[in-house]
Amino acid sequence: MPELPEVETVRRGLMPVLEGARILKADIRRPDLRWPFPENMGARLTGARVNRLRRRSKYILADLDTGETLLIHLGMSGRMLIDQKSGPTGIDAFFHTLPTPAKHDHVVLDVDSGARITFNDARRFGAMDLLDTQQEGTHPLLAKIGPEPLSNAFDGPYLHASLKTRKTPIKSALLDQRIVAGLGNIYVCETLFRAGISPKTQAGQLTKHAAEGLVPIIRDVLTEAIAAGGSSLKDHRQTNGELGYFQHSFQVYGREGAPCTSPGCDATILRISQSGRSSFYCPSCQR
DNA sequence: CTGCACGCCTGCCCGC
DNA sequence: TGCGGGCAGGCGTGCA
Repeated sequence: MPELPEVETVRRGLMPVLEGARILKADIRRPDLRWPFPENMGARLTGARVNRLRRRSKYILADLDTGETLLIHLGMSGRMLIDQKSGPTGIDAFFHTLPTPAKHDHVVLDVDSGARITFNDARRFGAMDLLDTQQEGTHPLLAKIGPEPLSNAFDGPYLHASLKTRKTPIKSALLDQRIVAGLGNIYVCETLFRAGISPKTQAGQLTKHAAEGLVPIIRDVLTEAIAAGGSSLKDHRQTNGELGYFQHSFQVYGREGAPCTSPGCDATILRISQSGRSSFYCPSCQR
């Protein structure tokens, strides 16, 4: 599923039921996702209260009152679904009304706010881990990640300096999580279209003006996508089961063979493969 | 160090 | 209908 806007949408959906709530029961239905779950994960989660729910790059971080932080990554196909109690039903009775877990429901959390949170991930590229909250910076999945694109640390001089020594195509450089956090294939394609930059341009060949100009474009694309609840392709759902709708705003992603949307441009969107990923672009607007 | 191919896993869509 | 191939929002590993 998920790039930064989808993960942020999921975090916002989880906030009302998870932040401040205590985990009553953690049903760990298999021993691993991409990697083995940490030892005794179920026991370490049971009884813990979630003090705060944060996002770093494409990771959701739940700070627990036990001194540990639960790290969640959705991989390609991960979803978080919420079943929420309504009305006067007792909480135990409510949990008993819920259906048994479905295929690919790997972790099920019952929380005292009156909700069941189910992590479902068909492809199992997702991950969960528990880390010492104080040692977050040293976690191997988080240690080398670059600045958050919506933070002040991500600015023109930083991005220009980060790109200027790179010989890889700008498409690959923006996918590199060490340069900027949270971008994935969709939003890099859309960013480069708005910037009028070919995905094949060597990152280090961009002028200072062009490199710095990417910063507000990246911010705009991500901000608009978050406001739209993310992009729903095959199976992305918000936590309430609703679809995001930013996919209707795609100018290039998934539009191979379709006409360029730029006024007066009669070119056709192309798809090429770069580092094993599809890049979509307009060969006329993006140079 | 950099850049890139590969593998992980399941599901879906397309062409035959 | 069935079957094989290609594709998919990510990312760590290992190689040159």
